[in-house]
Amino acid sequence: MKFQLEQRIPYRTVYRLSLYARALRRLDDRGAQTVSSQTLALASGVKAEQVRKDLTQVGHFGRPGLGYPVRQLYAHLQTVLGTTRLRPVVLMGAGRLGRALMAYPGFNKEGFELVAAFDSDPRQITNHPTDNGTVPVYPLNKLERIIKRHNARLAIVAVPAESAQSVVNRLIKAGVRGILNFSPVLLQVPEGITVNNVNLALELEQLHYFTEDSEPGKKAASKPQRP
Amino acid sequence: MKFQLEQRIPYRTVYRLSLYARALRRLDDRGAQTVSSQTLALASGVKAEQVRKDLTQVGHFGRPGLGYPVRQLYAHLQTVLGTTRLRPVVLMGAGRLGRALMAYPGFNKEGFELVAAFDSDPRQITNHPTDNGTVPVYPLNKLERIIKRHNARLAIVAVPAESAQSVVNRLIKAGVRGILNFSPVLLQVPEGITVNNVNLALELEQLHYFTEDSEPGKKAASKPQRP
DNA sequence: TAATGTGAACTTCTTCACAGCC
DNA sequence: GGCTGTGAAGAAGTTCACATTA
Repeated sequence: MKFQLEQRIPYRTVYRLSLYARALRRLDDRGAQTVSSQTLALASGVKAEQVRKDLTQVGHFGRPGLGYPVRQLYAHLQTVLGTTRLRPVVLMGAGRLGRALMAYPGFNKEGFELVAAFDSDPRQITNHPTDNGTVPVYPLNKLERIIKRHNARLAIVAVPAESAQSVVNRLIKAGVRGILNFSPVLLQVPEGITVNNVNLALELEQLHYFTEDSEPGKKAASKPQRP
Repeated sequence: MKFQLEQRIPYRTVYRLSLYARALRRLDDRGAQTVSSQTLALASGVKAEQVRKDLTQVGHFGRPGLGYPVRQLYAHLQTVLGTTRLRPVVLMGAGRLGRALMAYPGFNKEGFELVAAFDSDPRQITNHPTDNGTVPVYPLNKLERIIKRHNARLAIVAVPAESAQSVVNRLIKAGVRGILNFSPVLLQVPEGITVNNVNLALELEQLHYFTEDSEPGKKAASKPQRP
């Protein structure tokens, strides 16, 4: 028998596991008992072999000839991904992007809760009602206290480029370990802090390149990076 | 002498070239004449070797002992990336996310112009003033006409999950080739159409996984996917 | 001396192909 | 027959190390 207890899961696999979890939830809603790697692959935009490889990383749930047990696998993925309870997130910046993010229903659906937003502009300091309750907006001086109170480890940074680095420094001091960054700047962070950048302009630029059809055969579209 | 005319540039290299272009623009603003791969690497969050490898993909501009000519390289990257003129983009969905995107100054700065937005809800049909002018919002039935008028090849999809696929079908019929998709659904598109997905909840989920510090040594943070 | 360009080594990720189980 | 798990092969991407040139 082979143990692969607590193996570190590869970076891109984690992302795909979330995709599978989403698909499994839909399947469970529809009452499916089992699912094949083939079906899961189709629903997630990857190959069946990839699904099987990924799923063996988290345990051996599949049964040849049958497939994977939908509910059981879903529950297990939730454990692995740490999605079992609501995870608190703070939002930096309550400008237009920030407010759009507060209204985004996807966070709650995937198990995240925007517990607080912060803005340096006093005009933005008001509670902000959303579909899922209300996100209170605070002035920056409350930052440390509230991060501690909620024990938030994740933050979304949606502030102007100029203030991004200083905001991030404060977040890290206050205990934040992961940052989803929308500012078009390269953040300097110490070892052990994870940053995911979302740069919309660069996404478009890349799209544009692979979309140009000037010279035939020159730039065939590649696979999208994130399925 | 070695020609590598019109070689297809790898997927992730394109993304980094945009990063370099951004850094070069700043350097040029500050009056720098030349720049080393080392400096460019530091400004972009990658290794110097990577910068050199990437830059040889687009031509041999570097001079040993000196570095790369800032302005010339910038101009060349613009040509390669097709950033020389303003590229029209249409936006599907004028809800909260859509409106936040209209207000995002980064698009214009990187050479994109949101020429029109569309929404099925009549209440959203009004012109939308932004920092860079006004984005007109139209009802869906104007879609084809306006895409043709502007010859738009790129679209941003910020509509609810239910309508995403049908909107995309229409876009493709109207001539759109590249789609930046914010809806949490797997879009089915024919060969030759490029889709980049931005799924904020999955980004957070991945962050969360690599941020958890329960079992020591278990999940060391990997490098961020997109520098 | 400073810095590029690049083959080779290495790592990471994906696909193939098939043995084995239901 | 249908489907999983996996070793091996392959592809893509990154880093090393050094010859070479300004």
